[in-house]
Amino acid sequence: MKNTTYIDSIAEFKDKQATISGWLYNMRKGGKLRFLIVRDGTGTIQAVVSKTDVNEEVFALCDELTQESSIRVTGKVVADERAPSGFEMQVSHLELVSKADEYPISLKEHGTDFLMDNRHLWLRSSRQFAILRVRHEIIAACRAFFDDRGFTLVDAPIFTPNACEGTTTLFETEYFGSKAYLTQSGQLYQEAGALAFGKAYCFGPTFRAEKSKTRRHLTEFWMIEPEVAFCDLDGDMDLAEEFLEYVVQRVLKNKARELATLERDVTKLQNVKRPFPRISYDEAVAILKKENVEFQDGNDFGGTDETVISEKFDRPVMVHRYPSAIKAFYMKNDPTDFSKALCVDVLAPEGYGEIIGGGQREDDYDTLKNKILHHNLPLEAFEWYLDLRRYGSVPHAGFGLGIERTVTWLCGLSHVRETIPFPRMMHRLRP
RNA sequence: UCCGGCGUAGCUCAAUCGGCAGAGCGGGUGGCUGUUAACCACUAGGUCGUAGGUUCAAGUCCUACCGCCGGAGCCA
Repeated sequence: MKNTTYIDSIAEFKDKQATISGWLYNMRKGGKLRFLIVRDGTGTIQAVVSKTDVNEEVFALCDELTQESSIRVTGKVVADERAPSGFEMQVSHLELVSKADEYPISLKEHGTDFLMDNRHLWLRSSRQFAILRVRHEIIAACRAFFDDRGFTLVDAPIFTPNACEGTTTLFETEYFGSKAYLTQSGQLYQEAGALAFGKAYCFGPTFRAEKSKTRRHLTEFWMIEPEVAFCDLDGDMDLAEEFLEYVVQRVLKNKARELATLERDVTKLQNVKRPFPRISYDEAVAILKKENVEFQDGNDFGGTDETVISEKFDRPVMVHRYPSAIKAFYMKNDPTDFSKALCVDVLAPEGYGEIIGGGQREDDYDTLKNKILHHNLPLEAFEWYLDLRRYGSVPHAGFGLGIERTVTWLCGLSHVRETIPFPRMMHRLRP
């Protein structure tokens, strides 16, 4: 609309008139003063209405306003040290656009379940606002990183005819009379992308029907998955650490205000610079043994195992060469130790766990075909995938980064559910 | 699926050994010229998750069920 100023650029209007279009976040009353806290989607500002400065209708209108009513306020922008943003508005005119019904979310404490029932409104609160702005920055940084390095976006399908890895539980849906599944990874399709475009990535939602009820799980989450032709495990790890350093440092630079709102200790994030420590699975197991953690050699790491390992380092740690028995069929075996896979997991610091999983893919036709058969997967469903080894196979590698876990880590949150606008969990389909 | 925890006002919670169902916030009314989750006074607001049972008496004890939470497993 015409003549609207956004709060994040209010400094340009110091000692001048401006009009802000937004919503009433909160109001405090004095006898002849009204303090309107107005938010407009770019920030919040205090608008002061003094009975001596405005006509009676405007002052009376203040007392009509309810929390989250939409309004337009006009007045002089003045610097004030008491204001969090450094500026406040001395109101000369106030217009009510739409009066809000009694708003369910007060500024006091609420329970998570109640807030999630009102997620469509909760998004307006300052914490959620800050988290989703960090999410936006992370996604923008991910795309910019790959775009700037010659990667081509080759998005993978969401409907798939079969389970990618044949392990996790998938959501099943009806597809014109036959079964289809919602994808759990764009990984296999991305390999086709890499062999066509050299460097490719996809970014989209993925789905897991596991009945997980933990702070780290969603049934629908977003993943960015690069894949590179003529790349081995070492090159994959080089890419992953350069990528993470870029994303974290960019968020620190561009979203400092949001991180401050979240009271994030950014000193922990400033350490996220190359090189990251690289340890083998066997070395990671040795750490657990030294810390007297009960652990069965050959198993995958649990949540607490990952925390113990990551706490040994001040930045993300890359754990490579897990036993191939506990990894997906498409992982290439280590030629120097056939029991290990050429894979890597990146564990975030501070106990935030696995945020990246990836590795070098099996590029030999016969070996891959045997692995598919050994995993009891339907060969005919993977004929196209085997074609990638039949027609000009090359060493290639890639990884997947979970967006929500990354947001959780960078924001310092205790649960992934606040890192996506409308989370989908086992007991959460609405709103 | 297994293990553990929780269901009381619109919201967040309290209620001692089984003995009159309460507070703060939010709503309403009024007051206050610098408030920062403002404050002060007054006020309305209840199927104590559901169904049984024990008891003179149940929010409280017992049984079943429902709902939710997060830990394991699985993973990003």
